[in-house]
Amino acid sequence: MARRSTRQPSSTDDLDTRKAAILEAVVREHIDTAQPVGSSAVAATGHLAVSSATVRSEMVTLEREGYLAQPHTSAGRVPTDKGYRYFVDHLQAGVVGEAQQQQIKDFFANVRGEVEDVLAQTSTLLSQLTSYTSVVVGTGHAQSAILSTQLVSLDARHQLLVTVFADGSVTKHSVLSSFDVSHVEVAEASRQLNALLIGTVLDARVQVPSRLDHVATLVREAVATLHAEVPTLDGEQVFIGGSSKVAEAFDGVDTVRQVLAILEQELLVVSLVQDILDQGLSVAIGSEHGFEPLVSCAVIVAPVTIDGHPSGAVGLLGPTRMKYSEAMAAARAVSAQLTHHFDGDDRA
Amino acid sequence: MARRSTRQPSSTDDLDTRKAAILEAVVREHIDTAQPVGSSAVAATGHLAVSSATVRSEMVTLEREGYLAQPHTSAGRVPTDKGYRYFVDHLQAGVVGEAQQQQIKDFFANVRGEVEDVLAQTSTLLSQLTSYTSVVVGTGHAQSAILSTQLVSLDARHQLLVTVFADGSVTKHSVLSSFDVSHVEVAEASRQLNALLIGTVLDARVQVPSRLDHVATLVREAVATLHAEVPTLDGEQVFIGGSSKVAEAFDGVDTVRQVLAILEQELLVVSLVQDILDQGLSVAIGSEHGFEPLVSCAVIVAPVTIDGHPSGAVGLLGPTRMKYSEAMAAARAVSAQLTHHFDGDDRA
DNA sequence: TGTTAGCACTCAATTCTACTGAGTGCTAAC
DNA sequence: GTTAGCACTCAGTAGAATTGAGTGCTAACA
Repeated sequence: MARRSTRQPSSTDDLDTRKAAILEAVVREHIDTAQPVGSSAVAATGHLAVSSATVRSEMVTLEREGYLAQPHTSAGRVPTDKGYRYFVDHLQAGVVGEAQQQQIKDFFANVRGEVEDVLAQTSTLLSQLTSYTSVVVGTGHAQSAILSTQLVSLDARHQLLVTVFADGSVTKHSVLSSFDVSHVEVAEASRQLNALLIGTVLDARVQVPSRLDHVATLVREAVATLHAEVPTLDGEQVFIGGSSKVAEAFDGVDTVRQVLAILEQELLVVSLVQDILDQGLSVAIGSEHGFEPLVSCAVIVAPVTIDGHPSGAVGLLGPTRMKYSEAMAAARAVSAQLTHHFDGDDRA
Repeated sequence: MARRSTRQPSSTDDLDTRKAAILEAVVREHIDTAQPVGSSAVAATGHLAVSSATVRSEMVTLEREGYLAQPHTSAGRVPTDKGYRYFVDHLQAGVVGEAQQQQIKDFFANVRGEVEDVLAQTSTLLSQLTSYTSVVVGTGHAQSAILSTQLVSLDARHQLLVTVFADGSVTKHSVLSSFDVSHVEVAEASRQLNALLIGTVLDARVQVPSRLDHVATLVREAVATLHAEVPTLDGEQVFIGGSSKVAEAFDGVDTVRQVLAILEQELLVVSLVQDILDQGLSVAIGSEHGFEPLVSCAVIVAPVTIDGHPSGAVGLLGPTRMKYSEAMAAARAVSAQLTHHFDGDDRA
């Protein structure tokens, strides 16, 4: 049960049962209706046998303590980020519905294709399951050993370095040489590259030949090109599904535009997801992720592991008033299945 | 100057100079303001020395002939798809502004990385230049000869078939064998695959070995896996840039959602662009592309060729009241530069 | 014959008003 | 501590009046 340690350090983060029940009712109702929730509506839920007046006075407290807010004097209450946080940490508990469970099962039973395809389709699945925009992140191959490299000649000046990693990923890098290279030379360079690189990881130091002949130069250039990838987000893959859901989930064209603009910058999305995971959170609500343009969003993440070590994540992005229970359950179910899928019998 | 031959076959598609001038004024103004344009606004442009009354009577004709429409009785006129079409075919003429020309130049001077990266970045560029959503399509490698294949062993049962094509594209395919395979066998299979496939195109028939030993089986499976790709859109690549612009360009959350949903289905986008190109058009306005959900959109396309043969396209998607001149000019400029880029000195 | 000024007419959009009602905070009684 | 009662607030709505942009028509004009 992750919790923010920063922000509101003074609050004890504990509510008596009744306050909690009222908060829960407000959150539930507001998620449902998108409207401010009044004291009488809470009293009418029947979960607590008190009058609206009592609810009202409790609400004043809840508001003072920062769990609720009032859009204007004569309106009901709306949960704050802190209110949602309490709800998520203490109150909600979701399971995936029968039908959805089945849908997930069917999906993973039938899905085929390369890892990338599976991830992309998973993203679509998750978005369909929840009606929120989904993000699937696959970590790069920086820590994966190189299984094989091959230098292929496109023409006299252009070679293509194709590298296969132990995790099954493949990269290609163009190598432009400043002199004409024969097929024989390319083949020899390819052989040397294999000898040099097989078994190493991307950021390992390797001993490149210092000679000045064509082959050695080619080898040096190839290694340099390959290693140039390391500093950038190496081979991180992002798959975003259901970006059209953004238009449904948020009102206000401006918010929609802003969120979409963020989603376009995939690096941002990756680091956002990574940040949240690093904090040990599974949900970041509103301002919690400290990412200004997304204050009106909540982000749910669930890690995916392969053979025990972290190798990606699935995420969901929705409005702060999203259906946490369902969405979190779906994210967890999918991430578990995904983990299972890649751990399991076939890697294809 | 492409023109639709279907639809409105009765119309002569010719307007006298004054009508044309009025239509032009209406289109220009409406693109600018997004509001219906009145007769006095047209008269006030100064481009024609007549009173608003005269403009009015001409507008009645233009409306009767289908170039203009009136949202309601006491409003100005708005161009119809046909009106825009006339405008595009006869009236607009755009050049790319200094600054933009420079931006394009700078971009292509500095861009580096693999083809995919270039295309993705180009898509972003085009979207930034025009403030519309851009689509960059790269055709597949179906017609490209295979330069090299390599079978790499991930573990005893899993192999990865990596194929390099003459156009510089690389594919990977998982091959799952039903028996354990040794490294030696994989190496031998890899050698045979090379012998078999190098120089062929994807949909070519190749003579696979019919023997039943491990190596032969492996070879058969690998070839089958590779060839299974042909029927689908083989290696078509789509890069969509600036989907957030959708939220700006269209009003009405519903339209935004619909357009975004279309953009998510990349196959649809590819076939849309392809359709328009096949019709010899460079712009499809509203209902012209016959694609119901996009009736409020206009799509601009410009082909990209490599070494003379068509190998992709750049496109822009905006509202029917988009800035055709600028957008078309930008699309043309970028497609030309892209063509040049890939024809030119370096392929990287 | 084509053009234009003038005018009555239409109708969306705006403004204003009054009103409604959901919801509050406070208080006094239980 | 709880609750009924009440005065108060204020967004939202509905209706009426007004505005004004724009039209179509007609009659006069070059």
